[in-house]
Amino acid sequence: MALAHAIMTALIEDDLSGYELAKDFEASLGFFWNASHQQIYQELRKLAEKKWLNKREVSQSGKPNKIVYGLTRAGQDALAEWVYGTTKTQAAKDELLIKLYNLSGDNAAHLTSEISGRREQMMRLLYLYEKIRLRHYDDPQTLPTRRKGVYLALASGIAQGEQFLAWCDEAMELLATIEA
Amino acid sequence: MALAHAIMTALIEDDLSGYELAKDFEASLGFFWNASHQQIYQELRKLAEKKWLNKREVSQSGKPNKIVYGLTRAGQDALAEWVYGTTKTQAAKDELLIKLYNLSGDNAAHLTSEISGRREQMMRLLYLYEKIRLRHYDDPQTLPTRRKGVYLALASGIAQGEQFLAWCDEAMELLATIEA
DNA sequence: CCCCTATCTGCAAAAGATTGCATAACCCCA
DNA sequence: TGGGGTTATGCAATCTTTTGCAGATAGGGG
Repeated sequence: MALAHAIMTALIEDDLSGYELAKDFEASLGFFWNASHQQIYQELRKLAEKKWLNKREVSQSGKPNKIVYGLTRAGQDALAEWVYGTTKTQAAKDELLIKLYNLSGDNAAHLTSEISGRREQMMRLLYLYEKIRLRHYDDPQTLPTRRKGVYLALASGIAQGEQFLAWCDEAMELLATIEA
Repeated sequence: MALAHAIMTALIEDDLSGYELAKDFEASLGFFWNASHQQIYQELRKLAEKKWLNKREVSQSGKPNKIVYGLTRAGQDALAEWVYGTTKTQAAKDELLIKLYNLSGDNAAHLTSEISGRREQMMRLLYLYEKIRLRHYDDPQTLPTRRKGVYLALASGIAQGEQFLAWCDEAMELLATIEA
């Protein structure tokens, strides 16, 4: 049920359309919970049926009309209740690490380049994170309560990302010693 | 297809039964790729049908008989080929961080205790990791090639875990400043 | 005018994962 | 003899996620 609650979380401050939510998931909440637009639209329909969200169509000029969703009182309650439940431990799933179990002279160069690609990707992500942090979360102590939570999520992403860069460096160094 | 390849990876050095594989997934490979025994048994059947694994029944005394699977030549080839493919970037999914987006005076204490629970869990895991590292991977430079890869996976787990502990501390500190 | 891109919404099939249940052999201990 | 634990394998239903496709509106550029 976490996707449903992630969507509702995204709707706490603003009402959004499915399209806007999908953008948001790419740029913010999605750092911590991926979802494709197909999943989002389907979940929105279910949530509206359950009366946790309300929907209204908004006419736009210059673009197709959109359907904007907002949290209902029932939705707010369900979300607040969900936060109190116990959280499943994160499911560890990383193909790259499994591939490393298969390390050999033959594939060492390939794995090095995969790691290097991931490293670059992470650099770009960290750049984005840092930009957001500097702009909106520079002084966590003074943030309003809810924003402190968002800050902590961001801080988690940043710390994990930086740790990942360091690991990539160690990995590439060790892989460089392997002969084909 | 990653589960299939994770299973085959576990079978590189030893032939194993479904039950033993499930244990392994709890204690080693599973650090980086979770799977339940139901998933494992089903996947084993599929892999045997594809001829990537062979199976043989082994009689045991004192326990029920077991079905032991081993990599075929075709399986080895498929696995080696898979390593060369491009790796999907890890899907980020962490309920806890989404919950933090919902931080409020009401739930701060609850989230603190969730984080504290996770911290403890991670401490236990790190203890296990360290034990393995000290026993089998103490001097990575001198390991045979494949084991170097396994070491890097382990090192990734350790670094991530340690980073997580530090984050938990920062989070709990900031959460402590929030009033109900 | 036509194509490209962006906005916007969705269906449907397949693959993957979780949950709950079921069964059975065998041991130990009371 | 019966209950509890470990080893051992699996089915079935459901839920979640991915993948591929589809179609409509509208602006801008050539």
